[in-house]
Amino acid sequence: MAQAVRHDAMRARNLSLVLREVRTHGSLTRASLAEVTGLTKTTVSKLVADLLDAGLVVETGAVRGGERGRPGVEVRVSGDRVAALGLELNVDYLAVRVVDLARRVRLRLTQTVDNRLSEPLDVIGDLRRLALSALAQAEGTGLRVVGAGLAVPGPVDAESGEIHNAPNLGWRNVPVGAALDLGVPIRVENEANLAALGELWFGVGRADFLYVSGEIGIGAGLVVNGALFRGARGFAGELGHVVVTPEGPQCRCGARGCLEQYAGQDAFFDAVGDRSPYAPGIDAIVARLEQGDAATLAACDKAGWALGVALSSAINLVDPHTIVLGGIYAPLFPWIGGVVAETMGARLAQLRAQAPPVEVSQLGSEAAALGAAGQVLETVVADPAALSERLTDRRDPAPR
Amino acid sequence: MAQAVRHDAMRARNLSLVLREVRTHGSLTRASLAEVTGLTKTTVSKLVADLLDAGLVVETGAVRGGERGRPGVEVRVSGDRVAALGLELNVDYLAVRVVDLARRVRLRLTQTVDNRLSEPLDVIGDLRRLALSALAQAEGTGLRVVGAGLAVPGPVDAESGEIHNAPNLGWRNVPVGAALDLGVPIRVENEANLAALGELWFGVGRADFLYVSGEIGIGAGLVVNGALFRGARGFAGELGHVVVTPEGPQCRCGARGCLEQYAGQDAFFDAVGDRSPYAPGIDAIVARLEQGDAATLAACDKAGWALGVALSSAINLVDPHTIVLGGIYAPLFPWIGGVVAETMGARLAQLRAQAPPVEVSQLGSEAAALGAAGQVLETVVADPAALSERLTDRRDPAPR
DNA sequence: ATATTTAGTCCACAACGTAGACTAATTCGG
DNA sequence: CCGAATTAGTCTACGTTGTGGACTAAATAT
Repeated sequence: MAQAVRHDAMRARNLSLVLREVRTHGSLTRASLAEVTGLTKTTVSKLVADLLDAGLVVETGAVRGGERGRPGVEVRVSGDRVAALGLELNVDYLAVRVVDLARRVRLRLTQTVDNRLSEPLDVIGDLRRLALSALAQAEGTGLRVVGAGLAVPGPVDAESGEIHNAPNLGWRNVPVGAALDLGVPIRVENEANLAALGELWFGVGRADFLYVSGEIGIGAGLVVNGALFRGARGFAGELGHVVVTPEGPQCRCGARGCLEQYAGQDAFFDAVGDRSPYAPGIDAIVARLEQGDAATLAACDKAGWALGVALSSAINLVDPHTIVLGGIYAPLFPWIGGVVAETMGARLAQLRAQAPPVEVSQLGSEAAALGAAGQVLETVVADPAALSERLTDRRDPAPR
Repeated sequence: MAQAVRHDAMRARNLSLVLREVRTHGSLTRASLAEVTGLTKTTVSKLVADLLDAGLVVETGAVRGGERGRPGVEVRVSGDRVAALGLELNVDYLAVRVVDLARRVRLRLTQTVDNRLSEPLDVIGDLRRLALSALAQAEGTGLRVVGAGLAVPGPVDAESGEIHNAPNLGWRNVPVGAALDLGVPIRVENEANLAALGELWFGVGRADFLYVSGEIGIGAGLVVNGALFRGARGFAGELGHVVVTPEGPQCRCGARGCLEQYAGQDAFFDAVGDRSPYAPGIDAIVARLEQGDAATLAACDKAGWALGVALSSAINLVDPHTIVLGGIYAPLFPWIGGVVAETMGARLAQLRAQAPPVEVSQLGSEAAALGAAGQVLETVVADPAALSERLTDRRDPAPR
């Protein structure tokens, strides 16, 4: 709902605007900030002073060289004060990342473990240990971790931080957010959504794309104009259950002929006659593809065709600018990308000038954890004033 | 792109906030406005004074009765000063509506005509005559028409107001917006999108729903949190080309087995053996259904099943709260709504608590024209200050 | 060395919302 | 029927924030 704008809200917005422009341009002088924001030099100077106080930006010694006139002092986002924790709890691994406000990854902890074999609370305990260790290390280097994001493989109630139903883990109604209890605010979100945001902020993503996360389930994260599209109940992006053939094979969701039955990890591994679907599995598959194994190539064709069909529906409905393939589709991309693009092209080329390009994710399994951390950093950029208060409360009271 | 907030922007936003609250509550006193907006009584009084000056709200004599204390003077949105023009150019009719800021329809002009038989410029000329006549009548009653919206059956380039490709009219690259030349700003938009907005503002629509427009083509308009979802290029909502059966009948879009081949108006009329697809056609179909004609009932089942399949994909992808069926599906609803809901239920019930409810549009063929007018009124509510300037600066046709 | 140019700061000021005193108009209670 | 209580709305002094232009600072061009 729209909110009244008072002086403090005006200031908060302009502060956010300045910080955002600094980030998108890498570094900027106050004078050029005044130009790009439309604010006056005076105002920009005051805002930058506040951001410097809060430690969110720093002056680089560097100046703009070569031209006439007094050189400007550039400021850039500081990576030494504020950071966020990105967590991922997935079927076969746990991942923790610490990312600073300048979007540099400061710490990586990953643990490979089959979480389907353990009780939810034990898995959460493992993740908690990893996260607390990362927190301690980060704060040891002077970083203030302002929040955490957690990616889980399944739909999430964003308000309560509760996992509704994660079929691949076999979890139902697990309050992960509360159980983690890290001492910092935590936001829980679907893995595909966060991987999409990871791709947006740390990978190839432009402002508009559909990220496809091929895991045991197939999820999609839609980014529109730089923001995640969640749908009315937060369940958008269930690409795995888009119809490929309405009377096709039975899916565990109760329907028939869903994409997951053609291009999901299990279906794919079944098709190539391999029943070890985890990390070693995908490498073996790639090896076979590199050797030109006919059955495996055929499985790729089939999965790629189905993915192309489902994506055609998705493109007709939500019109993404680009398709980014992640998860297992990233290593398989050389063998699957072509079929996907061809299938889409055949179905879409006439109605649109051209089908959206199909690209491959650069981040691998790190995408979701990075997106989770990035989402927290985004809240800082969106309202630096809120953080500044928190910072000043903790430390010496800065002049207001 | 985020914009800097100056004093004038702050004021503009608060003005908009007050006007919006007045509209959503019907009528409000200054004191209750202060409560709901969070602004002080002083500020609200000043803002309301400006809105009264601009003629956007009026004081009702009515007061809040019964309770103790001085009674408050209620204000409500004024329908006597500002209005908008809603236009629709469709395959078999032209429609013009004048709607005032209080969302009352002040004038309806409709002309039934097969526009596929005429040159684009002639059709536009017809619409222009209707529109100018409506403009004159509206201004004769003291209304100031601040803009027009135009609904067309096909994807539109929103910037230029150009129809890209309207296959059902046989039009390509027609600059309708410019050609209409009404002397007021005009916004051109896809018919399904505007019908969705019409349903949102004038019909049954809640804040989140997917509107299905069954015409010769099948379009969809997705409303999320009260706003239209357009996709990256503005082509979202092409429900008619969502896959039902990947190797099904050839579609004119170049693909196979699109929804349009099963549930589009032409396909449907073919299935019942009727080749007169226009207004008389649908009434005849309904008559047959009322008589229990088996072939027609079977055609409804088939179309409803296909629609349910395609909507299942749509729901998995975009997670709308509700489905609203419009266009020809509205009169057919008693015979088609059940099949659609059952098909969806069978495919979705397990993954979600329940499939979205399926409702029927109340507006009939008026939806798009009303949405077009409503969209213009929305810009007034979003920035009353801009209009106020225009009103005072009489002579300047200020853009934006 | 001096003129020119650009960066950044300073200061008086304007725009807007706030706080709370004040006035206005009603109901309640005796 | 009249005064107390209560609520609506206005008025005035004030605080916060951005503005505009003068001013100072630091570089390059001639």
